[in-house]
Amino acid sequence: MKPSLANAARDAATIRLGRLAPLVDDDRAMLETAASEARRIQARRELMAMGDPVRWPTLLLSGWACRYRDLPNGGRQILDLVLPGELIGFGRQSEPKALSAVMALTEVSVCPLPDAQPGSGLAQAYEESASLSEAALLRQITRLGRLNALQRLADFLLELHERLLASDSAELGSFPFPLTQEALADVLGLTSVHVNRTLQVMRREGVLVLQGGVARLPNFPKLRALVTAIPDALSREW
Amino acid sequence: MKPSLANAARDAATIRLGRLAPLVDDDRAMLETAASEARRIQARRELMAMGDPVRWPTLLLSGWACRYRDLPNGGRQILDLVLPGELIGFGRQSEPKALSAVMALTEVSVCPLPDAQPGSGLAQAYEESASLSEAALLRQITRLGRLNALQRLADFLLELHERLLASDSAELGSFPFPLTQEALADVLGLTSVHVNRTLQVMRREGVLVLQGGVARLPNFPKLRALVTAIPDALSREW
DNA sequence: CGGAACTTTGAACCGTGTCAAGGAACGTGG
DNA sequence: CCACGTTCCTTGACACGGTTCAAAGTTCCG
Repeated sequence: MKPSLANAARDAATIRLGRLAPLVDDDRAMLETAASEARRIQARRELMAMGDPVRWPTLLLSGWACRYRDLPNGGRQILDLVLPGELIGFGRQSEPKALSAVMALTEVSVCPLPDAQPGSGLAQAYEESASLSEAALLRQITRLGRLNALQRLADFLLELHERLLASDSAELGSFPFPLTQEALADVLGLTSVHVNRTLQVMRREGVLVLQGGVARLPNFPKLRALVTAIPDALSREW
Repeated sequence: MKPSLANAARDAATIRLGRLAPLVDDDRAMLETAASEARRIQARRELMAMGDPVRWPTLLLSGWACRYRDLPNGGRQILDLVLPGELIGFGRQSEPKALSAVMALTEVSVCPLPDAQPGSGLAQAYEESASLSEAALLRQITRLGRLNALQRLADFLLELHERLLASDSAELGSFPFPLTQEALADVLGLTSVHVNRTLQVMRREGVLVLQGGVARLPNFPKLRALVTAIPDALSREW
């Protein structure tokens, strides 16, 4: 048995990667070794600055981080979240510069991403992970381009739930939710004021309960329906 | 000398890839061979459907295409364009399903992407290309999340110009512009009506001339200023 | 010459942003 | 354990950017 913290930390990554591709003992051993080099980083600390020469690819063992860009006018756009068991900066090799900055949203624990032998289960899991990561970017584009505030929020909550389930970081219908409304606004391309109002609608509609840093989604069918709903159909259909 | 069409077609790709990484004669020969298998595809034809098992990675020799998603309500979001010399579906290998659909916006000419030996200049050029492609997605997210209509359009025109220059498909300050206002709206997350009005503002401001399917950008500094304009502009690039 | 696709225009409407202020929660030091 | 500052959440009034709907004008092409 390992110390409980390192253990919990390793688990999210091992669980997630192990589901993306079959891992053999050797793969698991590498993850375990890497996890023993874990560093803890405080919330709001930058893990990587935009344009930085890319350090090493990193594995997020626990906590939440985000990729983001600062705007000339002081605003910020969060491009994507990084959740437990997900990869940071694994991409095209010799990538000279980071395409975005990365910041810890909560306290996080990270370790260097273990090198994977080409063809190994681990290597395959990395590829799958990178593919999911691109899928998340595409979903984010669609969300920002074509959904309204309520739809964006609903879609985002559903995505969070799915992604957290992948590492057993969520239970069915509920998960830790450390995001401030301002962070949420920066993800969804809204203002924090409007996020606040939209959250209230969701609570009133009974599709979201937020308390004590935990989100619960008590009505999945309705939440899913919100994403595709024609605005205004809300009252009529439910 | 090759027939002029195939020649022009090969050129955009060879020029672009040759600038992303140094190519040796062998690399160029592979590109030339692949180009000889070019297929022509009409405008509005789908090159790949979302969720399709990924066919082969493809090289766009000439014309414009787009990656897009259809929405349940009938709308559409264009995720990214594919311009001459750019790659389609080159990514994580064994990717089981296409993450987006791809459609020809003009008549296009495509060929199978030649296999590159690991370590070759060609392989390196592909990696660079994939990296630029991700950068474009991140830029698109920022554009949709944090810029208003005028800023989105200005930023998009500047991006187009840069990307087309990479394959000598644009001259300095002017390039072919085959997009309908509806396509533009689907890229920028707006309605075509509002795109129309925004285009008029840009013309009135003297930063854009559209005629005969060609766009001219007569005032770069002003166009760039538009992107960051409005509230107290800090400088810096993002 | 006729039709389809695309662009342009106007008026009304509404989703989201802005500004400003007050309230709740939380951590820290006394 | 309380006082205090900081961060985060909530609310209201109002302004504006962008959408919607509808119709007319234009370009393109067979």
